Parts: sequence; structure tokens; C-alpha cells
Amino acid sequence: MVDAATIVDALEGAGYRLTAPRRALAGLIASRGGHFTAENLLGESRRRRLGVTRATVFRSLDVLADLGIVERLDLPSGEHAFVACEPVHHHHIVCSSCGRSTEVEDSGLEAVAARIARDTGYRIDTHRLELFGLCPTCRSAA
Amino acid sequence: MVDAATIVDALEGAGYRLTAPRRALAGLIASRGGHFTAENLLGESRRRRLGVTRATVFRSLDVLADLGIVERLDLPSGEHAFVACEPVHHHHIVCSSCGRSTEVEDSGLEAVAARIARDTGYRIDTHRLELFGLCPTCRSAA
DNA sequence: GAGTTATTGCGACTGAGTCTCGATAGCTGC
DNA sequence: GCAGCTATCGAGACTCAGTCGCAATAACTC
Repeated sequence: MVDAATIVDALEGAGYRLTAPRRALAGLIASRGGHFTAENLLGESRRRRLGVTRATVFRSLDVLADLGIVERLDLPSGEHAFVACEPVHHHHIVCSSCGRSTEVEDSGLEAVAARIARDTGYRIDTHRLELFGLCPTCRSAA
Repeated sequence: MVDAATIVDALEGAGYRLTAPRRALAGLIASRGGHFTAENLLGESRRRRLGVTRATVFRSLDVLADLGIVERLDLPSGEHAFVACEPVHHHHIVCSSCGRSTEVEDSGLEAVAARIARDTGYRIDTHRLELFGLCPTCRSAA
């Protein structure tokens, strides 16, 4: 979905230094199909002996989230997770069985938000739509 | 929005014991206009010397969330919060200035979700829409 | 190649949420 | 009203995610 080079390029383009831990994390993130937690990355980095520490994982995820390369996600379990994605406004649908996630454009939702704004009198600044269910693969497996 | 008696009745109806801490929390929750965190309730309970401890606050919120009297909410800051609400499917719009929250029915969103399901092939089990912005009062104050 | 400084690792720390366990107090049945 | 059963509570230790401060390191720049 997003490859390591894209992540590295984005970091470089934004003026961040290309360090070994950042390259390593870019690789880990790219190798993940779906969502992942900070703990996942940390565990994986330990397993592969990449020598990336806890603080660095969190700091890097912060940077990547700022750049929009990665997006924060709240799982129904209450965990905080991330997904790699293109930096345009969109939402995610997450498979509750395999964890895979797919980007969804929000056409249609804008209209719903606008109607809600009109009905309630609120000025809506941001919205977040998270969908959870079974992906096609897991559906046919079931 | 939701009064203490409603919360107490719901607990009783579901076969839970009506204890002093639960009554106290029902009162605190009812007195809150918008969303609140477990920490808010804990602080308020200490201030009013209600003698409700941390573990009890969390346990009670779990119960109330199971009953659908209270709903979990993830604030953009990453904090976990709750809102008291009617136990029917709906969403919340939260004022980022005063914290007030309003329930929003999801007519229109169902159609969006159905379209997304069709486009992606996912079977959508749950969805969560969270809207953040300025409520009418805060808008006119600004 | 030297200098500047962003970034890292380390390790201590914080704060939310959980768990255990003995004590307490609601409810039920009499 | 009282006794007994047991759900619930309080206390406090514990866990785990995430943060912070600081000295050491290593990317870039010139």
C-alpha cells in the first residue's frame, strides 16, 4: 500500500534527517498490510534486532502523523493504533478479524456533516469516521 | 439531558445492586452537560467527598457503557471520554471549546455506510462517527 | 573534515486503567 | 426485622502506554 521509499522521501522532503531508526521504521511500517500499534513496531524491531527504542518509535510516529503519512486510529477495544496512508482526507475501514485496513473516500459523508451542521447549529471543524467489519477475504473464509 | 433517576432505574432494571457509590456517580454524570473523563468523575467525587474510589469509577463506567447509558468517546487529543446518552444508535458532536456534546441521529450515514460496504466488499458491523467543532453558543461568543 | 544541532538511547517518570483480596452492605427469603 | 448469600466496594499494589530530560551520537552543511 505505501512503500518504505515513499515514507523516507516524505521525511526528507519535509526537512527531517534520514537516520537509521527512521529508515528501519519506514521498512516496518511498509511491511504491514493493515493497522499497527506502537507496541507492534517496538516488538518487531526488537525481534529483528533493529535497535529502535520505545521513545524513538513514539517520536517517529508523531512525526509521521504530522506529515499525514500515518494516521491515528482508535480501535473499538480502546487501543490506539496507526495506519499508513496517503495524505488526503479519507477514512478507514478495518477488518476486525485480520486487521487489514482499507482507505475509503468520504464522498457522501461531507453532505451528512453539512446537514448535521445545519440542524445543530454547530460549526464542524473535523470529523472522524471509523468503520469496522469483515473484509471480503475473511467473509468468504467464514 | 439524562437525569440521575434514569441511570439508577436502568441499573436496577438490569439487575444491578443500587449502592451508594453508584447513586453518587449517577448524580455526577447527570450533572454534567457534556462529555467527561473517568478522571473528571474521580476528581469531582473527591471534591464533594463522596468517597468513590478510582477502581469503582472505572467499574461503574464499564457497567454503564455495557447498558448503553454512557458511551465511550475518543477525543482528538487521544483522551478517552464518556457521554451520557439514550441507548439507541447515534453519534455525538462535541464542542472543542466548551466540551458540550449533542446527540446526532445517523440518518444519511447509514446510506453512506451501505455504499462503502458495496464498494469495498466489506461486511460493516459497527461504525463510529465523531464530529468536533464549535457549538452555537461558543460560535456567537467568538 | 570540523562544526552545528537534530536525533537517539537510556532510564526514570507519569498517569490511566486493572487486579486482588478482605471487608462491607444490598437484596432475598423467612 | 433479621440472617445469609454474594455482589460490590476500598485500598493499594501493579501494569502498561506514553513522555521527558539529558548526555552521547551522527546527519547534514560548509
